[in-house]
Amino acid sequence: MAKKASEKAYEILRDEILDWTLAPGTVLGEVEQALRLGVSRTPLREALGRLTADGLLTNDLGRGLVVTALSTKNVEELFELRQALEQQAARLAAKRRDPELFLALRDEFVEMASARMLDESGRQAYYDLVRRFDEAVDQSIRNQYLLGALRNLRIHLSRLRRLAQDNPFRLVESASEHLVIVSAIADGDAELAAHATHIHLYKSLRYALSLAQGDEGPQRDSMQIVG
Amino acid sequence: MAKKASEKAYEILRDEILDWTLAPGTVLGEVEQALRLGVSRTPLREALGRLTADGLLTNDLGRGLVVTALSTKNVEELFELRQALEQQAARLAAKRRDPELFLALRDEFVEMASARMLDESGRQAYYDLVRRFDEAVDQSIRNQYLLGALRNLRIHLSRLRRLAQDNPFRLVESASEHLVIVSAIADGDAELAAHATHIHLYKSLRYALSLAQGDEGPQRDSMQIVG
DNA sequence: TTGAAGCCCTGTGTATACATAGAAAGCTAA
DNA sequence: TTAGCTTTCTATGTATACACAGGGCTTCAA
Repeated sequence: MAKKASEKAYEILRDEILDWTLAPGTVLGEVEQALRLGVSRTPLREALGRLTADGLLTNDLGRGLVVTALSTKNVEELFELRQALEQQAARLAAKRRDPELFLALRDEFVEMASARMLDESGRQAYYDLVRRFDEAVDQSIRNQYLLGALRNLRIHLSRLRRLAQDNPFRLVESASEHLVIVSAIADGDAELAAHATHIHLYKSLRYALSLAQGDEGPQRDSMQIVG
Repeated sequence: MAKKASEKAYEILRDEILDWTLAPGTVLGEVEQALRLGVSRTPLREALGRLTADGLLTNDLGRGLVVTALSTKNVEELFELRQALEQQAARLAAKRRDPELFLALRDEFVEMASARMLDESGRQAYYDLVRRFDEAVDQSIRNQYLLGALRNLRIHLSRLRRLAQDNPFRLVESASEHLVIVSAIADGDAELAAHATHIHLYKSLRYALSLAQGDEGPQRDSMQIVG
């Protein structure tokens, strides 16, 4: 048994919201969810409180706690915050980085940017590399407040993964964009790192929105994109 | 009686942390605080959870929940986040503002920048003006995520007010810095607004740190500045 | 048939009792 | 005297019972 029931409830509910098992608009009653997750109302309420603070739930007065929506407008707002946070993170990382660490990552991105990435394992390797790059940036910035804001941002961003659709061409493009960022950080060029981040986010957003626009398939409604 | 005991407990504890009644390092036990505030442990725990999410408390494993510290290093980190968020806010406000609103505010800052501001009522009027300016920016940015991040940031910033010391010369200087920002927003010049914000924050931080450094008075220890 | 009023019912908010783990203190033995 | 073990105590974590409010449904009257 895991140590804390509230932690367990939080993780289950968070994951279910992030992978769209609990779709936007779903109302979460306390007794109902406590029963379903096999915990009592007290730790469940703590979990719901944390999810509300995260912005994954909202207290729709009269209806109770509902899973927040993710319209295209929300995605654009999210990217406006992301731009502010990640550009600053890139700047600080460039100033405070361990050069060795980012030179090693650069070499890996060089390979990725030239690789075909058409098969599943190639994609997995790329996602893993991006994850390690993010961790390297997190460690390098040495700023607890910025780090906290980034973590909260990423919770929301991970809800967009459902849109990603693993387009190999976009991934190669993304790899070459990351290559500029990681090189700039390795070189300690803060402004270059910030601007490269700006470009990467601009292209990522354009791509995500083009998917949302073009998506006229059966999942369209369940995605709640196209606001 | 106020509707919710948890809300009451949250507000009391938050205010006490922000005005340093509860100094950094103070350990908050559940039964102890519940007794003191006249609520039961259940709503108190909810309040403590929110304060922890805000970053005002930290779960120092073994010691319980303690009020977080605010060293000079923390202040510098806070301003690195502030720079990212407020520059972006200034940019977005410049793009989406209602020109009338910011032109009116500009006129008020013009007066403030030339006023002497030596008496208490003058200072109060200035703080009120800055507050209304912040509200105008909040309304103009039209971004719930950035707004949420700004609100969380301001919770921490308000802990620094104890340092402010109401220096009239600094306030006049601050007014003229704000004047550039508000003019840029009124003109719809996003980059100018961002850069003017950058400068304002740079000078504010320098000033705050100079106070912390130079403060050799009796309050020095209780401030926990000079990390 | 429709509107209004009252009652019930469901859900949240709060208090409290119980479980349990970790720390501190005391006791015993070397 | 000190090290190690046990015991106790205090704190948090959890469950549950009770209070109360808001909404919906039913019922009665016009």
